[in-house]
Amino acid sequence: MKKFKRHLITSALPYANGPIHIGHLAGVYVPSDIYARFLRMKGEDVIWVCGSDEHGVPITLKARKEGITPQQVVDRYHELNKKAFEDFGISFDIYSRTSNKIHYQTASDFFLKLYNKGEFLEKTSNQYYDEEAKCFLADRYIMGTCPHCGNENAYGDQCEKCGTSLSPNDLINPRSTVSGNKPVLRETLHWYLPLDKYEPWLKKWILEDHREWKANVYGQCKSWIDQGLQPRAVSRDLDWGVPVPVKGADGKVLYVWFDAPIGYISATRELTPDWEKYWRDPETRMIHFIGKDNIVFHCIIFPAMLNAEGSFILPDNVPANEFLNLENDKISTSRNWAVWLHEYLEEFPGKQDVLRYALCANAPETKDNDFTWKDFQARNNNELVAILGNFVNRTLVLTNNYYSGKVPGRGPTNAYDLEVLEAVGKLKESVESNLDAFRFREALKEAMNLARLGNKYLADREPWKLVKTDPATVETIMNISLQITANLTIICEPFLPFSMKKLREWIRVGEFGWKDAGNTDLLPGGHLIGKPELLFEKIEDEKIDIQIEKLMLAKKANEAAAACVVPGKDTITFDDFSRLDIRSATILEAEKVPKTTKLLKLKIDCGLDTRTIVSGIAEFFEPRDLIGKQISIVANLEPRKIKGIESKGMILCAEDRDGKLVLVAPAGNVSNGSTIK
RNA sequence: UGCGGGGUGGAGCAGUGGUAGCUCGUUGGGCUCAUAACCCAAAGGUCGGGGGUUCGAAUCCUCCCUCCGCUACCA
Repeated sequence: MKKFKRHLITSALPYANGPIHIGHLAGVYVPSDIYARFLRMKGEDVIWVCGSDEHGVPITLKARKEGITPQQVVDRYHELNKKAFEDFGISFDIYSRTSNKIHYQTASDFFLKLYNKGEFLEKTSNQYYDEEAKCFLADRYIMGTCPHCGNENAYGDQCEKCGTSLSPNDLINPRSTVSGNKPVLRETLHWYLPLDKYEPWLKKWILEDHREWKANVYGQCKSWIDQGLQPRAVSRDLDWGVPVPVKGADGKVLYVWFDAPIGYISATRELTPDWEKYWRDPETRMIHFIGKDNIVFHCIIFPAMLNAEGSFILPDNVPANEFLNLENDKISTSRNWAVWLHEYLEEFPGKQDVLRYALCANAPETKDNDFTWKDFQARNNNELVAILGNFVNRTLVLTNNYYSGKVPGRGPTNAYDLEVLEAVGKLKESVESNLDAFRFREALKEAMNLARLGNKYLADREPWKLVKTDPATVETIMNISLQITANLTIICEPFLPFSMKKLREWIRVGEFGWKDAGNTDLLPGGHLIGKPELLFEKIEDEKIDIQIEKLMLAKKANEAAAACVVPGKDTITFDDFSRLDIRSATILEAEKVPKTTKLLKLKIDCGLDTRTIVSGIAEFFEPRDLIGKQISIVANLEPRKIKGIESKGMILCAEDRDGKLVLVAPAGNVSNGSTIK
């Protein structure tokens, strides 16, 4: 591995429209904190930057909804999250924010430099505009009827009912989700970063020069590059963000994904006048810690920006984690399905390390993992308390009992003693190489193995028996146990900083450096240690049950919200109604459309003729069960090709609250083609 | 739909061609310094499913099933 002079660590900027939860922590902030602490202990020159990402449409919408300004929204979450990180021991060198003046300056300059170099394409396009809200609408904020399946609640980028991806112009009867009004098309000018231009360079830089990146990261990059990169717009029509700093760009701001990663640079500038050393010197090793949803921005788009700008270094590695689930369900801010950091800190005071431990031990490094409160409890009670806390406690209690807290000298050692002493050094090496490779889970396990080693050593040597017969040997045993304890304060420090600080106080030592780990003479004979307290306490069932109960309440609240009947639609005239040609019909044939999950091809007799209708109901009905069934259809819907099959009309179904479909049929038998009115 | 990453004993995870491993849990035993903590041992897996390559496959190829991401909020 190349030896670097200094390190620049960045962690994904959390979006400032909600609080921090355990998913953020396990994916990004706990691993990066461990890594930063580890490097600092090694005496490396390292800075670690982060901050709130405060721009983008969702924040403006949240502000609108609550009747406050976007700035008030971001102020609220910036302060909340900054404090929560601090209290949790996340040791950023700076936690900045993208609404800072220095960020506006940095992002503007960055854009201008690319602009002046002629790196951007300028293009006009037609986009939907909400005249009432006076804003252009991002794809996701336009809803309308899906041209494929008739779902009236399809989004501008995708219909969730039939799964087809759409563009806003495909939607029938588009409406703005901001105001509910019909948006109009308006011409607008934007700047595009021509990613296709950087494709050959990216190909070499990632696919050849960074084969060591994690499989999930490398795989996703390869897939993007292989598919061919497209120019991406870097600006948006919005009044919240960094204004595009060129003439004629009124009402336009930099798109969040363009401005957010520049936030790493702004934060560094804010932190130190020496910032250029960290961003421009190839002797600096830059590492981006992110979650898997951010891979393409950090591995493709941001590097392309940096490369186009020309004066900055590129990331050496981007260790992205997968996602953490909570009690078998996706973590979701909007559904309140999360363990919020600020709440945890209040409800489990002084237990930062327990959560740090549980999240690191179960970090989603190679695949999505699940956090459960029972697992959290078990990790605390069976590992932190039983293995680490217990070893420390028995060592310190025995030392106090036998020697009134005075560290005994190490007398003669046997082969087993030497083996144990040697194992300490090996475990240190192992923790170190795992941390170097971003394998935090394995590193933590090895660190805990040091405590396991200690427990086994005590059990094998049984000083409580020997103390009556062979006090000299007991001195050696206790000396070695104390050296292991001192080593724990180093090796566990990156993972459990709060507890190791306590432990150092109890054994009355200062902070060691990482290089001291493996040294088995950290505590000289005669050194006086203090009285121990409990390093970790058992967590009883009641505390866990309260948390589980809290989640169940959130789930119930969600179900209650989902159970609300969808809002009624606008009044229509009788004329509008009578334009619909709804008829009874009978299904003659039914078969699945190959290579689809939801589509059935139906041949039906509707009285007028025998026709084919393709319908997205395959998940709810077996084709053979449908044959012979009488149903209701809209017969005069304009025909449309779906999967190459012409579909003439639409099957009427009632959709239940949970999305289940039920056929709408005449209650008694009628002849096919009977009109329904 | 496509692409990427997953699917391994009760739970959580390692393991990319050569006798299936770790942590926790379970069962039995030992110990009693220690927060009923610690130590030892055992039970428990046809490695998502089918087909193929190979002397040999969890590992390579192929088809399929399934979860997650790319795709609002969001790590």
